[in-house]
Amino acid sequence: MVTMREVASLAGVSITTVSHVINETRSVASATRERVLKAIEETGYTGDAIARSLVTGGTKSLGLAVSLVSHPYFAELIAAIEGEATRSGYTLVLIDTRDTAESEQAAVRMLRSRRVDGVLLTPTSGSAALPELRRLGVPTVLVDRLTVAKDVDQVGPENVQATSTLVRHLAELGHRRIGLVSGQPGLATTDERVLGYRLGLGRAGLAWDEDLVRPSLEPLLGQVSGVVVSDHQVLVDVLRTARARGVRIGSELALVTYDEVEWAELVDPPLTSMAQPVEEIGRTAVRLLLSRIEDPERAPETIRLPPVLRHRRSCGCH
Amino acid sequence: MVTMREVASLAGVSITTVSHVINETRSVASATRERVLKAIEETGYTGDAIARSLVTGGTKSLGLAVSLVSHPYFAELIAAIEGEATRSGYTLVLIDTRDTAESEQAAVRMLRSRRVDGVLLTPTSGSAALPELRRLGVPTVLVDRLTVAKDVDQVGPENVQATSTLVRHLAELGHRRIGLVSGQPGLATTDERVLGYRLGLGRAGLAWDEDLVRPSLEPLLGQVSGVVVSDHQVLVDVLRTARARGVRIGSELALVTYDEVEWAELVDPPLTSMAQPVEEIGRTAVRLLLSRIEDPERAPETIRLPPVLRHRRSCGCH
DNA sequence: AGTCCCCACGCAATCGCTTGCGCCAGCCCG
DNA sequence: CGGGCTGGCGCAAGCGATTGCGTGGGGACT
Repeated sequence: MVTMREVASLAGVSITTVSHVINETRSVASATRERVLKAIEETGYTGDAIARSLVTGGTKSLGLAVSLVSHPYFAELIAAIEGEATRSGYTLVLIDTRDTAESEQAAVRMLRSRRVDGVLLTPTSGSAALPELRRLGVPTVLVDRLTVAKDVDQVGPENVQATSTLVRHLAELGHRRIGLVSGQPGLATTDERVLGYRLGLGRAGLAWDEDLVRPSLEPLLGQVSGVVVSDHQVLVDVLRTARARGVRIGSELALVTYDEVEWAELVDPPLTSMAQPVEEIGRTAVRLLLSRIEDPERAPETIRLPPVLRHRRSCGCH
Repeated sequence: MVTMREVASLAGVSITTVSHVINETRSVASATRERVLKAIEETGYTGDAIARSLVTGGTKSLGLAVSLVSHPYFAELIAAIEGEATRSGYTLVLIDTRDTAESEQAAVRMLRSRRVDGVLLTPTSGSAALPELRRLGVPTVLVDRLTVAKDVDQVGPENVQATSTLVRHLAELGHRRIGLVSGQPGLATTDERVLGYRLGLGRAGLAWDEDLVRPSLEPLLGQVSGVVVSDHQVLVDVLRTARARGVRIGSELALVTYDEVEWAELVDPPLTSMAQPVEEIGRTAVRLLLSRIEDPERAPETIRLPPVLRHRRSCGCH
């Protein structure tokens, strides 16, 4: 490792000057500056983030604590987050929460000991890590899965109106019995979508029937003429079930779903879906976190980004 | 931040002793140890990885420099890598190479200044980062995309035999004109698959025709009765084209493809595919890297893990 | 010619930890 | 009863940067 000291002696100045040249933190005679820059060039000096962090307190790194377990669109989300972070000069420290409270706890402790400047968190249900982060005053923003709390920064998809829109679309096509295949219980996202489902039913003048909200398609078959699918994971399951039971999507069973998958147009019929603004969620989350790091006193914000409907044919339209 | 000094004074010992208790690096009277542990407990001390790294030189972190651009199975790969790294007490620093030489260069410099103990790299074509890493003596292992170099650790899928197997499967079904829709040019993976394709043709007693290797399905239509698809990305494109052209996969055009996608059974017909051992590749890569970190002099290894054939119906079988 | 300023730069403390040395006290042994 | 050993701990020197304070030298102004 080439240190600052070596650069300094090569340039014939003190490390103080080298430091100031690098950080542009005080004026240096241009002749001197040139010498220093040349020395840096020659030695291939890259600086030592570790040493710098020790004295500055900051690390220019963000912790990304998410649940990696095959969350399909997380790849895209992570890419968006990485892009925005890098653009702002921050590095990402990635850690899997495994969707369990203990792992999450361990993950957060890890990040803390690594002194990340802020944390992007996809909270597990019943997360103990969040309070801890708040107590320690670590800048945090919640991504994707939101909580009802108003005192924390968070960004995720708008769920209520969007789900309502899906339901109403089916209702407008004449469906009277509309089911909801819901996602993982206990998540705020799931609850919100159920809420949106009720709202949509109400707006369409349809009655709510709790038997029509199920975690899988099976019990809904024969009971409904249309279904709203709450997320990618259940979607795969639903399509599999439909195929196994010989139910024809589109004609026999109208289907609208959350999550835009890349194969939406490759199945028959193509899927009408609510595409979440994944990329934007990622970017926004990072921006929100950086602004929080900059001003820890800023009032917390909750940002909900609206999904967009990709209208295809599984809903029965042509 | 609660420092070691605070823990020490609370326990009534020197920081030296606290350090030794934490790292178990010399014996401490059990009564004393208890007091220290209690103090740690009470203060919620987590240690400061930054400070520790500054003196030890190591960071217990690995750099993961990959191309994030919607590489579908990278989510899975990253998850596997993260899991293995965490299990071994290492943290991941994630950075996108964006598949360009400059980004890759910047990424590697970044990782270096962050003093990661090792780097997992998916090299861009024409990567300048690799030589630099070698020159600096940074432990590195190449993942997924391999090079012909023998002097570097690398782990990825076996391509030649696997592709040959795909070709021969089609040949055994009676196809005489078999095309290859190849992936991104310039990648070793692509070359190897082309090679495997030739090998397969040869073994099946078929002639090689360079016109039958194309980056898209379009020019192959009408020319072949069966195709091998080289990766996930082109697969989507191929299926789209087939659909647009009204070509029936399975009956009119036999298709076998690389990459097992989660929707393989949801399209019609279900896809016969070569499933890459993604998880195993990830785990193996981390292990290899850790062993290299431990023993920098060990002879470099190239590990190729065999994909497994998932036989479904797009190949025309039933 | 003397005073004052300001520009360029260096000294040295500091961040929180690890670790080579060394000190002290108690015990065993001759 | 003295010397040597050993177990239990503390001192203090770094690790490689940042940064408040100080110093010297060269105009500009009175």
